[in-house]
Amino acid sequence: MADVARLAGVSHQTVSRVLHDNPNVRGETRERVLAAIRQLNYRPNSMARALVTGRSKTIGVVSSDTTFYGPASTLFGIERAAYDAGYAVSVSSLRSVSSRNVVLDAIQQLLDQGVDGVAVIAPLRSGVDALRHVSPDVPVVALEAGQNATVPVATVDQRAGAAAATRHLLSLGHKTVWHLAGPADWQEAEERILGWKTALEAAGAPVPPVLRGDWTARSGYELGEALLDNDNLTAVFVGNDQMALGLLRRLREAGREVPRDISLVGFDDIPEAAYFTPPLTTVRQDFSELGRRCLKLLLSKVEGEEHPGRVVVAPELVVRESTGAARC
Amino acid sequence: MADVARLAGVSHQTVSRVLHDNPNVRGETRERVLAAIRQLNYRPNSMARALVTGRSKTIGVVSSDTTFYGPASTLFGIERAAYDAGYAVSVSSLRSVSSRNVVLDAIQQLLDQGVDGVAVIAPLRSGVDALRHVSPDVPVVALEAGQNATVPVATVDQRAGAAAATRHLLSLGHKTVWHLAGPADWQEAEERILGWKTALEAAGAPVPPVLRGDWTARSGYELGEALLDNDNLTAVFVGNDQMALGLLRRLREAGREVPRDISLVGFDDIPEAAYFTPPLTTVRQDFSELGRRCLKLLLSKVEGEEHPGRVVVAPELVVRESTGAARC
DNA sequence: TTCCAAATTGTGAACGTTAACATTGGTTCT
DNA sequence: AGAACCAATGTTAACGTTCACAATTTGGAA
Repeated sequence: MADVARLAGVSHQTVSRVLHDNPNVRGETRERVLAAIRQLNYRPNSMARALVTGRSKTIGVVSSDTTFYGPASTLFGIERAAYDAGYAVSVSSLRSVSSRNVVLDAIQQLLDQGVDGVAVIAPLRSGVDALRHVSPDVPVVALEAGQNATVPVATVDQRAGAAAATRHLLSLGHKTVWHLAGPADWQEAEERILGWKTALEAAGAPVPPVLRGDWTARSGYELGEALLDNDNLTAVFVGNDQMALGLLRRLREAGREVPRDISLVGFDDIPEAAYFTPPLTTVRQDFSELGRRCLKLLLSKVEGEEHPGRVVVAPELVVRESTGAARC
Repeated sequence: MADVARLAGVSHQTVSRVLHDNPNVRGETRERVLAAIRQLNYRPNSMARALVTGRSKTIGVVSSDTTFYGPASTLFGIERAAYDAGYAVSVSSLRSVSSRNVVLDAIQQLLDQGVDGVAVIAPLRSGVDALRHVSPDVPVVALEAGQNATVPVATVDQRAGAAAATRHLLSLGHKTVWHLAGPADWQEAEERILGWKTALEAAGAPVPPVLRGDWTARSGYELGEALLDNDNLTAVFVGNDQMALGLLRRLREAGREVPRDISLVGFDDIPEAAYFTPPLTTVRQDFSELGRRCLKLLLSKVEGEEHPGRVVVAPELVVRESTGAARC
C-alpha cells in the first residue's frame, strides 16, 4: 500500500480512501491511485484489515456430518448466500457429536480463528444442548435445532412437512400411516414424528408405534422386517429418502408392490428420489432459502441489530408414484 | 497479551514464548504465565499472528459442485485431514465452472483472504485448463485433474478402477461391455472411458460406442433407451452410481432383469448403492485417503519442500449382486 | 572470588491496514 | 477584506502478534 501511495504521489490514507470509495477524493487523484494499484497489481491484505477493524468478513460453519444429504446441502446453501453477501466461509466438520464439548470447542476454534459469526448445523439434540452453554453475546445461530434453543434458529418446518405427507396418505384412503423415524437424538426425527402424530390424531386415525432407523438405507431395509409382520399395513411415512430406498428394497423382496400394496412417502427429495423404483413421493426442503435466511439472521446478530429469534422455511410435498389409493 | 504479561509480571515476549513452548523459559515462570492466561481466559489473536508471520494456518478449497457425491466427499476428506494437521479450511464453491476466470478468481479471492494454499477440486476440463494460468509459485494443488496439469495433482486412479470394473464383467463371460459415460468435459469421465477401452482392447473384445450421460439418475434413465435398442447387450459399466440407478429403473420398466439378463457396474459406491435393487457392484474411491494425500502435497508445496508432482490413490472394486455370469 | 558462557528475560521495531485528528487551500458569506 | 466553512489530503497512533536483538541473571570453572 505504501508503494502504491508513493507511485501515485499521495499518502497511504488516500489510497485507503480510494479503496473504500470515500467520496472526498478528487476524481483525478482517484484515477492516479487506481492506475498505481493496477500497475503494481496491489491486493489489500485482509489480515491487516481484520486486525484493525475487528471484522474479518468471514463466517464459520460447524457441521456434524457433511456426507449426509441434509447437512451437505445446508452447508452449500449457506456458502452461496455468504458469497453473495461478500463473506467467506470457514468450515469445521465434526467427526462425532458425542460429547457436548465437541460442538463448543469447534465454535470456539472458529471464533479464535477470527470469524465474525458461526452457524451451527446441529441436527442432534446433544448439539442443541451444547448451544445452551454459549453466552448470548457471541454471534451464533443454529440450523435445524428445535424450539427450545437459546440461540436464534433457522429451520425448515419439519412438522408441517411430516403432517403434509401424512395427510396426503390419509386422503388417499389409508386407514392409518406407519412411521419409520430417524434416531431419537436427532431433532428433525422428533419433529417429524410430532407432525405425523398430530396429523393422525387430527384425522382420528390410530397411531401405530414408531419404528426407529438411523437414516441409512440399511436401517430402512432392516426395519422392513418389523413392518411386514403387520398385515393391515398399507401406508408408511419414512423419515428420509435413504431409508425409503432400503424399505423399498425389502418390500420388493417380500413380494409387496409399491404403490399397489403399500404406499410410501419419503423426506428430503434427494436428487435420486425421482429415479427410485417407483419414483418416490417425498417432502422437499429448500436449502438455498434456508441458507439465505440463516445468513441474514447471523449477520443481523453480528451487527447487533434487531432480529427474529427464529426463521422458518416451508417444505413442499412432491407427489410421485410411490403413493396410491388404498385397496378396499 | 499485554494484560497476561502484566498479571504474570513478565514481558509480552515471554508470554509469546510460553505460547510457543519455547524451551528457554524457567518452569516456574511458565506456570505463572499459564495461570495468568487461564485466569484472564486469554486467546491469541490469529489475525495478528498471521499478519506478522505471513502464515494463517488456513487452506482454501475451491469446489465446483458440492452437492455431487464425489466433490462433497473430497471436500470432507480434505477438511478432516486439514483439521488433523492443525489447519482451518475456507471453502469457495462455484455455481458454474463455465468460464475459466471463475476458477482463477476463486483462487485469487482465497489467496487475498490469506490462505496459505489452495486445493482445487477441478473435475472439469475447463477447470484444469484454468490452472494452467496460475503461476507455478502460488501454492495450488488440484484434485481429480488429468495428466497434463501444470500444478501438482492428487487423484484416484480412475483408469485402474474402470479397468477393474470392465475386467470383472469380462471374466464373468460377457462378450463385451458397454459404457455409459459422464459428460465429455469431465476429466474423470474421460479417464474412465480410457480405462474401460484399454481393458476391452487388452481382452480382444469389441469396443462399443460410448454413451454420454450427465451423472444424474435422469440421464441414466434416458440413455437406457439407446441401450435397449441393442439386443446383444449383456453388460454395462456405468460412469457413476446415480446413472446406474436410473438405468436400473429403465431396465426394469423394459422387463430386463439385473443381473439375469444384464449385468451392471457403477462407480463411486455411494452409501445407497448397497440398497439398490439389486445391490450395485461398483468401484469405491477412498476420499479420506485422497484428502490426506492432497493436504500433504499442498503443505509440502507451501513449505517449498520437495514433493511429487502427482499422487495417486487406488480404487477398489466392490462386488455385489448387480453382476452375474453371462447367459450362454 | 572472578569471570565467562549459557540460560533466561526484556526492548523496540516491524507486519499492513484503519481511525481520529490535523493541515492545507479554496469558496462563500458578511 | 476577513472570517468561516468545506473539500481534499496528510500525519500519527493504534490493532496484537513475532522477530531480532539487547540486557540481565544464573551456574560453574578457574
